[in-house]
Amino acid sequence: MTAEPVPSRRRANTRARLLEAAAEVFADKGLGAATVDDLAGAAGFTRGAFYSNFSTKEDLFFALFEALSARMVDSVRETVESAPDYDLGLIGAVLERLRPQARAWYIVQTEYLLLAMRNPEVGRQFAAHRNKFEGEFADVVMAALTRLGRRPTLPVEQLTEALASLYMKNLAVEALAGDAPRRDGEPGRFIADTLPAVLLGLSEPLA
Amino acid sequence: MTAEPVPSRRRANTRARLLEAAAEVFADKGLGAATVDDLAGAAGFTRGAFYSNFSTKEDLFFALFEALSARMVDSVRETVESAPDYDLGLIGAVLERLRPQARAWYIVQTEYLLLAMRNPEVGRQFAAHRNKFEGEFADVVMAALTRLGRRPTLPVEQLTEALASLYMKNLAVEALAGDAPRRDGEPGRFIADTLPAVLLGLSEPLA
DNA sequence: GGCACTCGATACAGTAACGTATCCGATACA
DNA sequence: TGTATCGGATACGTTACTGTATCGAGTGCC
Repeated sequence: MTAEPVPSRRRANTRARLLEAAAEVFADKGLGAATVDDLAGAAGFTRGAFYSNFSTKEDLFFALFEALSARMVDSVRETVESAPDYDLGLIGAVLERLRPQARAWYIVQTEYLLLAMRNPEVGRQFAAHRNKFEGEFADVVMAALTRLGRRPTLPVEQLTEALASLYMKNLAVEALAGDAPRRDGEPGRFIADTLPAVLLGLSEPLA
Repeated sequence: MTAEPVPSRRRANTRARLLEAAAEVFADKGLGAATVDDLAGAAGFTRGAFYSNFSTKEDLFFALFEALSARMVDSVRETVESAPDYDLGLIGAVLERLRPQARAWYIVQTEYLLLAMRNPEVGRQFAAHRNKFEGEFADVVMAALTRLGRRPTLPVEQLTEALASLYMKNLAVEALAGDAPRRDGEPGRFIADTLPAVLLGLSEPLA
């Protein structure tokens, strides 16, 4: 391992601002269309600052993905841990908590997936990431189900995958309906109905 | 309506070759990274031919999406109509039939979705497309379910959405596992197990 | 089989983004 | 407070892609 060059406070701050701005830029323009100038400019810098911190825009993109993933997992964990009790309402609480970050996360995650489908190297990274992510998530699902007095009728990993893919789909549907009028905070019909239905339909009472 | 300028045989052929080549190019490079030169070159033409037939690469992209969608729907319909009888095995037959076109279709569809999330105008087109597509598909699901002697325990549209999103997810998983060794023609564990389970879990016997 | 015209090839200029090399101000440290 | 180093800004040359304008061969038609 090469010794890390000790990042200064100033440098860390610049990186953070670049990362934060990148979420918006990538969400709006996409990895392909976003230019280094867009990314630096959105953070209030010039390209000089960018190249001083990242070697390519893909470099920044991957760093952003890491940061967003970490924030998503933390949000879920926090919500679940601070829940007063476990019932189907927990699903709504989690969705509500994820909502503000959902659009950017969905887009970045999806573009990463496309990249992974095109490049075996990226594909391996992506798969590793997702296994870890879904493993943690499967534990949460299993715990919640147990507290509900139920058990899955198929391997919990598959149930989790099903829930996750439904949630992903819902993110897309919600983002698409962005212009359609809807009451603030309402989690959306599809997910509110379907997620619990699937959760119950693919599980059975314990006893 | 302006009168269509009567496309010559030569012209139609050029368009078709451009469309066919575009599927591969867009799947490999993506809409953003693909250049007009890539697209024309892959079809054996120069940019002159491209600009004579399409005004922008987005133009070609949308045309490709239409073509691929039509082929997907046709494939499903043909498979279902020529099925000896309706049982859970039909799912496998449909998947098998879609398989060769699946990767390109998934990528193009996903990039279209991203475009739709970023541009309200495109978003409306996309939504219209999907409503039509999923409407047709819901009919097929309902018919199949009826012949199986079952009925959905939630609105058939939601069940269809669930199945579709699982299938989409599976497409991604399969494409990612492209390098992993697997027997030819095997439809993949996830989808083979999960799809029927969901179909049964979200429906009940008729009587 | 000759003629007109369509359509794809070629050539050109303009533009935008890239990556680097250099400069200068800010910051840390003594 | 002085000085050395770090980090972001600026300027530059290069490359690659775009879109149009023009040319010439292949095609359909009589």
